[in-house]
Amino acid sequence: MDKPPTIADVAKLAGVHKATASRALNPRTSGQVNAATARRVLTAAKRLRYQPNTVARSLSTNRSATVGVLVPDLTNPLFPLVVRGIEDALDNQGYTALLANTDNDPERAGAQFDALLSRRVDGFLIATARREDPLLTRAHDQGIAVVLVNRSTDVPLFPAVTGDDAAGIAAAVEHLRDLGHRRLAHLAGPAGMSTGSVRARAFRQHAGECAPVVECASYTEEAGAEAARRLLDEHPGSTGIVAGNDMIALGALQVLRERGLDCPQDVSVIGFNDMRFVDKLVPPLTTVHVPHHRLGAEAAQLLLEQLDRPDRAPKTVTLPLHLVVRGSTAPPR
Amino acid sequence: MDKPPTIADVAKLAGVHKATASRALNPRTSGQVNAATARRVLTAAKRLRYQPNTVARSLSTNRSATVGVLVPDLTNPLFPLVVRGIEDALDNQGYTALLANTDNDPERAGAQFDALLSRRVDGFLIATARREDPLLTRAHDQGIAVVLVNRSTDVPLFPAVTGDDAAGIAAAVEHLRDLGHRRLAHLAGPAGMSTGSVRARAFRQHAGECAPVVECASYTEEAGAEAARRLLDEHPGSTGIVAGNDMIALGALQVLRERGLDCPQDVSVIGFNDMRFVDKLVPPLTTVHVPHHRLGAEAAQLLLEQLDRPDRAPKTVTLPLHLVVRGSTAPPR
DNA sequence: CTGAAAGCGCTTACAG
DNA sequence: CTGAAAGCGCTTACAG
Repeated sequence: MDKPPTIADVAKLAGVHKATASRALNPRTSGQVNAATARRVLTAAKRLRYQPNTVARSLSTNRSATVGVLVPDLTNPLFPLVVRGIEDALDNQGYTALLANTDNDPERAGAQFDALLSRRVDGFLIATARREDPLLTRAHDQGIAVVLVNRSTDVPLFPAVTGDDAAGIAAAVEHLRDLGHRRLAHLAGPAGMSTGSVRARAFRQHAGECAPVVECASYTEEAGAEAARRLLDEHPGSTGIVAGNDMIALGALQVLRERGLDCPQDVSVIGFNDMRFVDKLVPPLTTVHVPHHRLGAEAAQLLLEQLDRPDRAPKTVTLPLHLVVRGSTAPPR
Repeated sequence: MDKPPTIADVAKLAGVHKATASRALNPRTSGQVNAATARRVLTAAKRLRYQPNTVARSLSTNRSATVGVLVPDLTNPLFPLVVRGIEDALDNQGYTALLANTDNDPERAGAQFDALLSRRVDGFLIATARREDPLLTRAHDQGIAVVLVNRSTDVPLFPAVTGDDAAGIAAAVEHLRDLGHRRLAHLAGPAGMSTGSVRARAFRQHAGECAPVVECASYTEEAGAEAARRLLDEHPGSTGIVAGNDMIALGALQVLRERGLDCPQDVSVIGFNDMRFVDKLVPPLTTVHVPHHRLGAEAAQLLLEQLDRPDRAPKTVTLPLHLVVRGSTAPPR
């Protein structure tokens, strides 16, 4: 219950000045001190079970070894994987993630951002980017280190790690084509996010400008269902649906059931993300697999490099995606 | 890009000493300063967009407004909800969660615990408790504030917020009984965790000492499947299975399919937790709903109270659970 | 009600 | 190679 030992305690026990103890304890500076002295310090530290006070160190170095992570909602099955990837990459380097949920609310995002800033995070990993995002503009103006995850912005302010959305959609369209589908449609994600617009553009490019695209209000099952209803009302002949993501696909599946349409016999459906449990649905969902853990890990890595030597060129990393064919796609009847 | 303003900047602009500025800025001490002066300070702070440096404050107050959260694995669908509950409750009070995954590895748990301690968290929320847990004993000896979430320990060292596991199992058994089942079995979670042992004990109590109980090595689909195979080999007549949790139930469902047994026609299965998407399985899983978000929120609340006035009586909060009847249970044929 | 001072536990130029 | 000192940005008894 008594206070943890400080570096002064270690120094006293080792019979040196605390500056020396500090140098001996820090791997980066331990070369500056006599090997024998260093050893004495290390032993003393071990004896006392000394744990450096990270808070004091941060104040002194102006580095907190902490990064802020902004996600829309941890409860959305994608993000735990991203966050885990981030944490795993950060852990290695002694960094810690400070998580904040924005719930897709720009105001809340701003408040969380400021709170994190007040905790003196060294940088941010942001998974909530919109194509035009005032928060990001502000961060850029203030010279704050940021790496974008999963979504990017129209003008590339920051480095970003995303999946190759266009290639993913291309693979989806090609798969349906190969099965013999000719009447394809896209249930697009919100156009305000890069994932929504990039995927929609890729769909148009590969399926042709005439293929119907209906935009969903959000990446949710409900919005997906609503859009699917509109689609089926206006284009009842559609036999192959490429959904903007898995949640939207779930909504589509639900609407097909509502209308007595069988998937995949009457209509094939492809999702995007390959989130957990979509392989256990009936039918198991054909979808584009996104390596979310790796997305997070690479982004964290990039941010760490960025912090080491700031580099103004916002390089972008695009991770390859692949289609996972399961039961929700089949030849049209 | 220039440094953020400090309290000294605010004080100078307001024409007061920084001690006064500090008092004016802190709601708890602002009563000590003249209202007019206080207003001047607030305006100055606003003009400069002053954000207090939390790190400096922490060093000075010896409080970091930060709590460590230990979960087995964020990627397990239960925990995002728990964590979200924690964060929502913490946010209100200006606290931040520092998350760490232990992957059920005691060594890793210890390392994460120390790392968090080195960041001077004010306390811990721990969802990784084992019934006898050396880490918790150590934390208790060191007088560290801890609240347990979801799982508790055999000897009550700390306050804990858990679901009413026994009542949940009772409801499950009763439901099967009401449907007419007489040959019940339990696929128990690991006995080393309170959830595993409490649920198993409750099952025995309600289903009778002769009802078979097979323990799973872990709360995973694979372990559940393995246990289900053993159960069906030794007790082929079982018609009602109560699983230790939903993942185990998934494993059981898989084994039933393997053996050409229909659920619920041949065998009824009940899960535990009501994790996301189990309502979309075929058949939709009947399961005991656990309010994970609330579990996290209540635990955070309890920890915050604990930090305010340490109270050595480890009070325990038990949240009511209810059975959600879906498609995986039916009368025996 | 306000100021001056000390202190929280580190790190890091600066001397020697 | 090591020590003495200053400083990071706050807070909080202590005087007045």
